[in-house]
Amino acid sequence: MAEVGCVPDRVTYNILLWGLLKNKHHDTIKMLLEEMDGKGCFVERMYQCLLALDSIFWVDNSNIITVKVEKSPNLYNKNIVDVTFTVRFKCENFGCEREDEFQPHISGYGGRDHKGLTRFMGGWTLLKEGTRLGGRFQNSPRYIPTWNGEYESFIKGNLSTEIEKVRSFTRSVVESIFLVWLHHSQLQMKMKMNILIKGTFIAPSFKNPFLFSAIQMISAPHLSMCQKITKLDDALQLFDQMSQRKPLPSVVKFNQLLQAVTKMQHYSCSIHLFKQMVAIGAPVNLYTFNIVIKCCCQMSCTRDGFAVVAYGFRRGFVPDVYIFSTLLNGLVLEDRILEAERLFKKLIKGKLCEPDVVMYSTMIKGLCKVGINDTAIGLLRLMDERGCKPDVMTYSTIIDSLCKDKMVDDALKLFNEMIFHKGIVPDVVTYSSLIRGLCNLSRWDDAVKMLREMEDERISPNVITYNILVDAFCKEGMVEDAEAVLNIMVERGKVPDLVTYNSLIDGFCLRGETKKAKEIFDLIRMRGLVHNVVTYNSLLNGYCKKSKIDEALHLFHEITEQRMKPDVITYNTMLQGLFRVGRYKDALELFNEMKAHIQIPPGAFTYGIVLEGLCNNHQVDEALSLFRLMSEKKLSFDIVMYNILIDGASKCGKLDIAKVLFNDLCARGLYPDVWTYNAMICGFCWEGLVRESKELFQKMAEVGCVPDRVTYNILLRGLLKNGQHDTIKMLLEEMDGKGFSIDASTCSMLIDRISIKSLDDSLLKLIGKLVPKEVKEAACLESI
DNA sequence: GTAGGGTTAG
Repeated sequence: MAEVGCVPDRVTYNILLWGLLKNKHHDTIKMLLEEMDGKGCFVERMYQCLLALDSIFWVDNSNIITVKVEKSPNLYNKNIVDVTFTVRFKCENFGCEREDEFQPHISGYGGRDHKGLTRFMGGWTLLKEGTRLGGRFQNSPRYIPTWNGEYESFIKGNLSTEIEKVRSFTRSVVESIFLVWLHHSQLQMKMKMNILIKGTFIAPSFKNPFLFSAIQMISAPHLSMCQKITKLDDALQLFDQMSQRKPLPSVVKFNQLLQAVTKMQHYSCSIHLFKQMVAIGAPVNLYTFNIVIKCCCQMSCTRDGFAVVAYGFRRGFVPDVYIFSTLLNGLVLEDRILEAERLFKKLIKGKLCEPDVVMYSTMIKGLCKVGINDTAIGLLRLMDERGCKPDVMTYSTIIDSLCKDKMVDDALKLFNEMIFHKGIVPDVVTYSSLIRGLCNLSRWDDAVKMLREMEDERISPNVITYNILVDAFCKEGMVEDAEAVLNIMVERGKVPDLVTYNSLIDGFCLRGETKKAKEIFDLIRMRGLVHNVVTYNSLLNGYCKKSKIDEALHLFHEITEQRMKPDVITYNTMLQGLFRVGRYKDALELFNEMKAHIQIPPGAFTYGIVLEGLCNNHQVDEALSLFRLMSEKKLSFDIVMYNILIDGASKCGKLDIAKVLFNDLCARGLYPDVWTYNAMICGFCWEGLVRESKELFQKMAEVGCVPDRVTYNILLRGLLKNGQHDTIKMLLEEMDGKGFSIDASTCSMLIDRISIKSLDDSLLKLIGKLVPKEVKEAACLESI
């Protein structure tokens, strides 16, 4: 064929492969596969299956055999049914293995037809008692063989004969699946079925090394792009191979590769590959440009995205609605909503593209992001009027935003409108957002109702839904309930991820149970997951809050040992921890280290921590000099920074400093808030200057700064401390009128004064009204 | 055959 100039193609190779497989010409197959590899020919899926099948016979007794028949991506395509089978055997540590390790499990999933109805659902579950057949495959030509009755001898028998049994059993199971598949593909002509058998064979003493490498080859990316590229290295290797091929592969192949890299979030790598493509003259199209523009946007470089558009334009690629949506999304990601709006309007006015549901949804997301839900809803109405039907994503975006703004009832209204007026079916994301919204408002019953409704609608919660529930429980300190959710999710086949465990760590830390939190921390590693900075920060926070500074420092060093970078939150947490235990010098040292290591200089929040830490450690002068340094550096600071200093100064008995700072506010264009007044009043009381504190209390009301619960408590304690009892009754009555409660220390001071008769016991009734239940319990004051 | 939008943690 080749000699006469007729070049063999993919089909030729596959036919030949089939023949060689059938006749077990294994050595020739290897050569053929290599040749196919060189020419970029794909091994057809069916032959991949056969190769996998064949290799089953070569598995050693000490191996794990996994035959996974996976769901192919067109599960919801018309008239196509994909089947998933899983066969897993563990033959490791033969003889001492538990019986359930030998339980094969085979299951099947069906697809849906064009009406969205399930056409086929069925499968087998091989249980240890025997075989159960289900679904429509009951009339299959051959039953799956059963383990039934053989189990005892299996364990007790001679090792080599038992291995043979495992082998023949495995073989017959896989053969059966195969026959069923063939049978059905012949019987139901209209219903196509795809079956993919993936083999993972870990074989230290593989009896047929050739087939092992053959299997590796068929799962290599360059031979089967249909299989997912999961590693960046594979993608890069594939790119090299592709770019050396003559002629160069099609633009589709390059786009698929570029998209795979992008999906792995290696955005800069994708951009680099695109540049390479341009350099070697590889084919590109609008799809390519869109992928690259998306990468720019995801890296918060939408500017570059626009530049790529301009470059494409020069090469004759006119941007379409996809490109514009990507750019719009980029602006939204960078919080440049005004510019996004401008672009959006310009596109419509200039008729540069007809906005579709994605573009409208993207703009809606932007509006939601800046909290203008009303405008977002307005746009939702507008798109509908203009004949562009919103979909579940459009509605979910707004529903989620309303939930985040605690407007869950409005969200529910929109939710009902979506279902009953628009006939749009909510999905797992819609439900997850609503459940989160309800949980955040502690509307547990409604959240449970929503979860039930979701299950009634046969929408199964995903990992994110479960994580929302886990997190909600943890935030309430109800870690046991969170763990119960975790167990349910595992039972339902969902694998808990890092987010799940991080929430649990937070939950335990909130309750001060750092030991338990550490157990979860270690569990993460045992589950094969890798800690991230969030994990470390959560546990660090727990240690710091409990003043376990040595553990915290140890963990802090571990971050860099694990080749991770502590972030702003890590440093903030550590600083608070060090200040808390009085190690302010170490804290300042760490603060300097932070400035050297963090890319973005520390912001107001960090400075606030340092200032407060110094004040709490009676280092007011140090705090003040840092404060001056801050103003020299033109760091913008607000009233919060002043509040920290005024409070710190007055508590350290440096009222004059506090006064100077307080009087300085006006010149800085800042207005004192409740916190400022509270700090000053506290300072005056501390120094016994009751008249001044009363005056300030009057003044704040005059300037429109409403005294809060804290103000009243501070003033009350100040008056009690200084033996001024005349206005106490009045203040208590005012508090009662405003619905403010008194805190534990104020309460005990009041009771104390009553018991020594310096206060009238007629006040007891009023006090009883003002004491919250927890304080009563804590102070053993149930009697009042 | 290949491209764009919505849900979770410190």
